[in-house]
Amino acid sequence: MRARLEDVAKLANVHPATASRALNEHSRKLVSQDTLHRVMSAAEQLNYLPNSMARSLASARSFTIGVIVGDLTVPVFAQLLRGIDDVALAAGYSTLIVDTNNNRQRELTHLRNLEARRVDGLIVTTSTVGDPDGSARFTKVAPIVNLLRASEDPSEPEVISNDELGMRLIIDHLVGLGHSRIATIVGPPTISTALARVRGYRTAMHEHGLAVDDNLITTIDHIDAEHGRTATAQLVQNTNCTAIIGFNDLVTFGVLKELRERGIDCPDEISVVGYSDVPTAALVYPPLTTVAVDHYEMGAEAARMLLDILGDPGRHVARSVQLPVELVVRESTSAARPAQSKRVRRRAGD
Amino acid sequence: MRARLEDVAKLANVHPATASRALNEHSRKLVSQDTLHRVMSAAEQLNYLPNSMARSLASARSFTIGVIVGDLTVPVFAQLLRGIDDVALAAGYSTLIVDTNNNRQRELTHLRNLEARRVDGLIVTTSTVGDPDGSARFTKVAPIVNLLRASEDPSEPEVISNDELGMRLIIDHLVGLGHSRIATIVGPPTISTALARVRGYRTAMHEHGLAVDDNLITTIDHIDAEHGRTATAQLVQNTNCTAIIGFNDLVTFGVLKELRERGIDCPDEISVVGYSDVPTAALVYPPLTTVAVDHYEMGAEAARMLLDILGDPGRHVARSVQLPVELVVRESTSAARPAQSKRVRRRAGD
DNA sequence: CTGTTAGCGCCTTCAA
DNA sequence: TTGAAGGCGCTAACAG
Repeated sequence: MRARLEDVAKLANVHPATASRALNEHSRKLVSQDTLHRVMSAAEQLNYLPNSMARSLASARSFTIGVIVGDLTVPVFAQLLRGIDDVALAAGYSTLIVDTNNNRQRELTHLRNLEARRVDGLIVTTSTVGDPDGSARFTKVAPIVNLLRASEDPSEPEVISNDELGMRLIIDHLVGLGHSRIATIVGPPTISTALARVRGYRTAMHEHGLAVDDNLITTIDHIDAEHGRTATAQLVQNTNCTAIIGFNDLVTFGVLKELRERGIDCPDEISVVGYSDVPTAALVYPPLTTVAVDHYEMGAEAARMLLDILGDPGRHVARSVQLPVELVVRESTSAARPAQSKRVRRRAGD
Repeated sequence: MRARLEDVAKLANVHPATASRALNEHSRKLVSQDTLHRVMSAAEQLNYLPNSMARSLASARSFTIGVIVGDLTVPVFAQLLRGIDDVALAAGYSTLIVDTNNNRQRELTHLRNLEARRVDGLIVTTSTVGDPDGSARFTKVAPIVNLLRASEDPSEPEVISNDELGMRLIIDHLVGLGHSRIATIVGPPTISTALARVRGYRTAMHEHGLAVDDNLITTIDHIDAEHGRTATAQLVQNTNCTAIIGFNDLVTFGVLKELRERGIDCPDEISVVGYSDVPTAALVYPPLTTVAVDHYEMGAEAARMLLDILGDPGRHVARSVQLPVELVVRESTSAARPAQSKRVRRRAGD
């Protein structure tokens, strides 16, 4: 819209400064009912839309929060972003989404951009454990909230899901079905989530009095279906596991594929569990038993936390929110069978 | 960074205006080698990062392009965005991604935001055929390029893929396998892609001398797996089709699921074809025969087109780019069988 | 080639 | 409660 603050002021017969006060939530109370009304209707009449650059330049705040995402292709990020966006928008903030494609160079470039744009805060989903500069490169730009991945620095706020609980739920479920040789495929130790999962796995196994054979824990360094396949091949060859837990649903699709190509029936011979509950998890065959995480809520929570911090820069109190998770049992898990019945395939309906 | 242009200028012993000229690509040639060098090293020394708001305010350009996406959950958008981002970034532009969640109210809210932020241009992926105000609500904000969905207004630039070719490739493939009763599930007619697909379907069928029974064309109004399932149920009950073409891979996952639940083997009894070639298409069972579209390139092309327009606002010549597609044959399609062998299931390896 | 002079549109003291 | 004045940091004419 072409109309400027000055035009609105003129039409309302007030000084631009007054119009500004009337137009802005936080200063509205400094203005009389009458002029407030006049200014508002003038603004509406002229279809006035403030120039956010001028606003930002004058007020030294961009009303923008940057969101750093490692790979937008992963469906959970869309949910996260939705949650962030909803609360940010309601508070008058916009989100600047940055997909680093898990590439450090791209991240740096984008970060410079975010800095040039003077983002007020950052929500980061890509911090990695043991990173040379920690998350210093982010915190230099703006206050940050870690999302989905815990940071090493306990003073940094974070929103994560309860990975240990997730693992416990899975293992309770599998043990309940009679499994004891339970394998798990985990992401690289640079991801805090991977660490927490292993921790949860070990704890839960112990609680059930089950030995933890380290061969049952396979680490992959790229979180994709292909690595899920090779890890599965390894597990099938080197162990006699009766259940495999994938690091996330995508990895687990690779597990299912590898098992099928090897003629190993899921769940009759090997039960399989995913993680995340992406939309396609229910569509593949067999429908995946998996852990559901409320990513929308996680995003919303992260945004709330960041806005809190921005609203009161004084108390950077460490805040750590851990959302619960739940197990969604579908058809990729079933009772463990004695070893000798391996390779005896059965089909539903036969 | 705290340093301002003035600081750089002072350190380099030049006037701020000169520093500005040296710092900006397009005006760099107006400056002597010597001062250029001095300014650059001063900038580096101070770790100078221009304040993009001040820049935008003064130059009346935001160096931002807005990207409107209907549903970020759909994997193809991530690719599209990657392409857009790569060329935009290289040209000094940032992208402001907006996920409308296919909700008109959200779209309007976001659009207002983009307008307040004075985006220089818009890439729109959500235009719908027969929309009350066409794409006027977008064009009022900034120059636009339509991506993925053709606009009704031929004067608007667009980047689409060759849907008719895609359908032809599919049908050639299926006919080559002996199919003649080929069904297709298409999206609502508000989507230009749906229209083009039906057109391609009819044309290709005719070219093969095949009758087009309208029952074979099923329209769904939401593009998701659930609607793919119900459409499949209908097709299976009301027609004796031997092949089903889904509107996209997600819909097609629904097709596969429905067939399986009905005990109909794919591909032995019914061949199935998807569209888009999302990463999971190769992971489901059976691996999906589908049409691959280079979404990254589409995004890149749309961005180039928009930048062209922004660079030379004079010639808003209509540009329409149609990218080719290719068929990826996997295992969800096989030779058609005579009707009487229906329900005789077979398993690989038996 | 470089300095000067004006703003871009808004917010924010400070007085009144 | 409102007006006046100044400036956020930068670019864009226009001189020289």
